Amino acid sequence: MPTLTKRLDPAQVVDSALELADTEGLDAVTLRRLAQLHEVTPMALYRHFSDKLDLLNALGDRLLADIELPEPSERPWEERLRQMLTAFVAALRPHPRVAGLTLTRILIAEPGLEMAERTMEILVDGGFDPDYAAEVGRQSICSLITLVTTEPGAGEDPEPSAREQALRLKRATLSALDPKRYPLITGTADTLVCPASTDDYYSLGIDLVVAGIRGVRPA
Amino acid sequence: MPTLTKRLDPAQVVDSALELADTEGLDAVTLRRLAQLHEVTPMALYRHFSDKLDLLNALGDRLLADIELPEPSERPWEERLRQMLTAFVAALRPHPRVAGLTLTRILIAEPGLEMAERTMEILVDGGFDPDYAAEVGRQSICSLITLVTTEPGAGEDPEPSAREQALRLKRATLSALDPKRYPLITGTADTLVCPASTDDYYSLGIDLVVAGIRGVRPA
DNA sequence: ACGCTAGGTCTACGGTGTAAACTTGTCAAC
DNA sequence: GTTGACAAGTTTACACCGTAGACCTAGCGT
Repeated sequence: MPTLTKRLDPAQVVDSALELADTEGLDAVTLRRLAQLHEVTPMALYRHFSDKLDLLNALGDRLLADIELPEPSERPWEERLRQMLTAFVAALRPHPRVAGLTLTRILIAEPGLEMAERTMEILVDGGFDPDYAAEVGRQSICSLITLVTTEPGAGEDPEPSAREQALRLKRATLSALDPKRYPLITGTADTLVCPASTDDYYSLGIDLVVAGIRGVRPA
Repeated sequence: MPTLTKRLDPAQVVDSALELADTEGLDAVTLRRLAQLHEVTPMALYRHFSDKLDLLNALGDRLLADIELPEPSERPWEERLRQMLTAFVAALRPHPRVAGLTLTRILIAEPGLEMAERTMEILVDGGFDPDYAAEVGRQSICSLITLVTTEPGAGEDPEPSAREQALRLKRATLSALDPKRYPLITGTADTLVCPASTDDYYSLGIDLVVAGIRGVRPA
């Protein structure tokens, strides 16, 4: 039986905030807008979130909760590392416009802590001493978040027609540069504006990070 | 002789915006605030910038203009690459809170284009084909921007006392975790919260990127 | 039965970006 | 010289934002 006519569930609020941000961008996530979606006064949100920042943090935590950690295995450390990083990226990929919110939450939200610990564990297995593993891990994670944040189409989605139009314009601007001065840029304008395949984009990004880690590994 | 009592120089506006952002954060950069600094009405800014976004873009361009490209040399490609990336990071380092604004401007502002072209040139010298160089270069640059953006003290500066206090709190939160569950995190809490040396932080970041590039280099 | 309180509401305030209409020095051309 | 024209600053106004503070009021624990 319904106890109260209006009953706000914070988790649902975060869910609609996520949906809103995914479709209209983070700027569209507004207390008033959110309240309206739940047929409630803006101030009602303050019963569940102390701040707008608090709500945004909850949004970041929400993303981290989607991480599906790979189960432990006996494979070589590099392979496990790649699995871990891939799992992380997979959780963020569906939400490029909010992925940045996880930056400050990894060492706070439980799923982030879990991932951080397991990642460092792998690095230590690989021969890094713990403090070095901490720094390397930190930077690698940041790089991967940026990878998602700066994904080709992260700017706008509306309908694909507008997106396509924007890309066309960018491509044109780049191609219009002086080929004498910028031969490589004009020559690769298409690739620069938008990589051929999103999957390739991500796998290259992960390759770069993994290769970097391997490269700075102590002898 | 002064031609007009009020004469706004866009470059000076951008300069004060930069100063403001450096000391008080990007949120403090407000049209009204900026106008006030130049003893002018907020709307006056619209004679020189079409948008706030336009002004922010100008700020990003301003940062890129600080890049001091290394002069061409015959050294091995890896060394030249490191020089180039180091020069880029050096330009952004003094302004961690605005460094992110360069993300969208590199392929637009002239100094950014120059750097991009030269970087790709180095990569091609190193054996990358141009399109691969484009993707690798793009992601490396993004990683380095993030490196600056997420620099340990990027959050707040006011006086170092407040900053130190915030760090202490973070450290405490991390150390308070269950050491059974998060042995590595609790063990390296100090490092995670703030790397020992800022210079080491940056040189590790650059090392990671360079090593990554070397690692994905085609045979 | 009764007070407490969690979880809503209402009103109001200061701050933000910016659209539209206006004023006013400055200079080029007649 | 006088006269437009125009670039650059002003004024006013608007819609929207986050949020402080005072106010209900339904429902539960004692």
